[in-house]
Amino acid sequence: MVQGTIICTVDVVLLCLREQALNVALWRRDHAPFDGVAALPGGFIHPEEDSNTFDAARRMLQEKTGISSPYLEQLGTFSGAVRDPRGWTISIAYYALVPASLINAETSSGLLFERVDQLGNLPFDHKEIIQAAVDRVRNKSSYSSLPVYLCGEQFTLPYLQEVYEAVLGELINKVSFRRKMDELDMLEPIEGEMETGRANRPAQLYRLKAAYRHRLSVSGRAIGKGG
Amino acid sequence: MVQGTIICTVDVVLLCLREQALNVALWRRDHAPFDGVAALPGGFIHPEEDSNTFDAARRMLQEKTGISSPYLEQLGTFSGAVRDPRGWTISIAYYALVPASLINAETSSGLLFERVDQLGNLPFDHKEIIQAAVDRVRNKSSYSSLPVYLCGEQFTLPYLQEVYEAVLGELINKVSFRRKMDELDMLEPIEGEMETGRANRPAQLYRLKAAYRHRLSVSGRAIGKGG
DNA sequence: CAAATAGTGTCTATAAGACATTATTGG
DNA sequence: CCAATAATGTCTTATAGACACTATTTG
Repeated sequence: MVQGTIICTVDVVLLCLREQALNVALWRRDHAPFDGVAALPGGFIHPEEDSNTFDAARRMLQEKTGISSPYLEQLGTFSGAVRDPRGWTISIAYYALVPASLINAETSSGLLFERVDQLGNLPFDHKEIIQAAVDRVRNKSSYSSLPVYLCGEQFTLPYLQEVYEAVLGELINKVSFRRKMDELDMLEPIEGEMETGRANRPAQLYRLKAAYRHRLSVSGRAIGKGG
Repeated sequence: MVQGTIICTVDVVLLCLREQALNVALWRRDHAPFDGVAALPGGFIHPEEDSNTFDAARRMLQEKTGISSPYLEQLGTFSGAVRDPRGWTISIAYYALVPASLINAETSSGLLFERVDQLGNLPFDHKEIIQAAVDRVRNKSSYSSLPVYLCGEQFTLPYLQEVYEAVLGELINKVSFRRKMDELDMLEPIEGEMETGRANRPAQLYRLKAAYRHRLSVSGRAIGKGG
C-alpha cells in the first residue's frame, strides 16, 4: 500500500506571562512559505535525530529559543490539504509554559512576543493552534497547579494568585485560593525567606515540593472565582 | 530540506458499553505486521481521499465497522521510531463513543469486543492508546454529558445514571445526579413516553435536546460520588 | 396488597465566598 | 503613627450527599 506525500512538522506554542498577560512567542520565518513572516516556532521532524515528536518539540524549542526544559505537553494535531500551501501536512502541536524571567535577551534573540488576546494575523492555522493552547491552559489551570510553571523557582502566594488571575481572566477569592493551594499540597515555604522591600508586611516565599517539579497537582474542584 | 520517511496512520478507539462495562472494538489485522492479530482498527491516511485526519478516522470507522456518525474526537498522537516494526511512524488516535444498540451483527462482523479493564496483550502501543482513551472518557464524563453518547436516542434517567456509574467506576448519589442533569439542561422528557413492562413505577424517557446532539454540555463542578 | 423501583422532599455536611481583624513592614 | 498589604479567623451562602417518603406499576 502506497501513501501519498504527507509533510510532518511540529509546532510549539511557547507561553509566558508579561505584564500580567499571557504572551505567545513568535519567530520570524527564514524560508518559504511565508518567508519573513512571524509564526509559531516549528519545523520538520528529523526521524534520525528525534526519537518521537515530543523529542522533536524539545529540539525545536532548544534551537529557536535556547530554552531547555520547560513544561511541555502535546496539544493536538492539526492536519489537512489546505492548511499549508506546500500540500497535505500534519502539524503535531505542543505547548510550553515558561517563567518570563527565564527568557533573557540572549535566548530570546529573534523572538517576538504578542499578547494572546491581541494577536494579529498569522500564517497557516497558527492562530487556531494558539487559541487551542490558550483554551487548554485556561481549562487546566482551573483545577490544577499548572500556572506555577509560569512562575520562577521562588514566588509568594499573592504573586501566584496574580498569575492564576491573569491566566483565568478573573479575580479569585483570597481565602479560597489559599485554602486550595494548601489542599493541593504541592508548595512548601522556604524557611526564613521572605519578600521584603515594600512598605508592608513581607510575604513568605514558596517553592514547588520536589515531587511536583515535573508534574501537576490536580484538584477535584475548581479553583474559584470572586475577588 | 529533506525529510526521512515517516509513516502516517490513524487509529480509532471505538468504545461502547456491554453488560455495564466499557468495551473496546478490536479488529483482526489482515496484513503484516501482526497479520491476524487483534488490534485497533486503523490504517494509512489517504491524502487524495481524506481532507484531514478527522476525515480519515471517520472513513476508517465506516470501512471497518459500518458506523457512520458517532461521537468522534481526537485523542492524541503517538509517534516514534520503535512503536512499529516498519520504522518511524505517527499514529493520530481518535476515540469514538457509540451506543451498543447501534452495533448490530451486520456492522460488527469481524469486530471483537474486549472489556477495557481486561485487555490482553496488543500489538504496537495500542494498549497505551486505549488506556489514554479510557482516561480521557472517565475524566470528561466527570464534568460533562459525554456518556449520553453511549446511550441510544431515548433513555431513562436511571439508565443514564447506570451508564455514568459504569464509565466512572463508582456509584453516584441519585438526588445529586438528577440535580446535575437538570442543571446541564441538555435533556428533555419525551412527552408521554415511558419505559413500562416492569413491576414498578414506569420511568420517563428522555432525549438530548436538539442543540446538544453534536456537542457536550459541560458542568462547572464534578458529577459526584456516593450511592 | 406486596414487591420493586421511579421520582421527590428535606435535613445534614462540606466547600466556597464575603468580610473583618490582626501582623509586619517602610517612611 | 500612617499607609500598605500579608496572613488568618469567622460568618454566610451554595452545593453535594444521606435518607426517607410518596408514586405507580406488575403479579
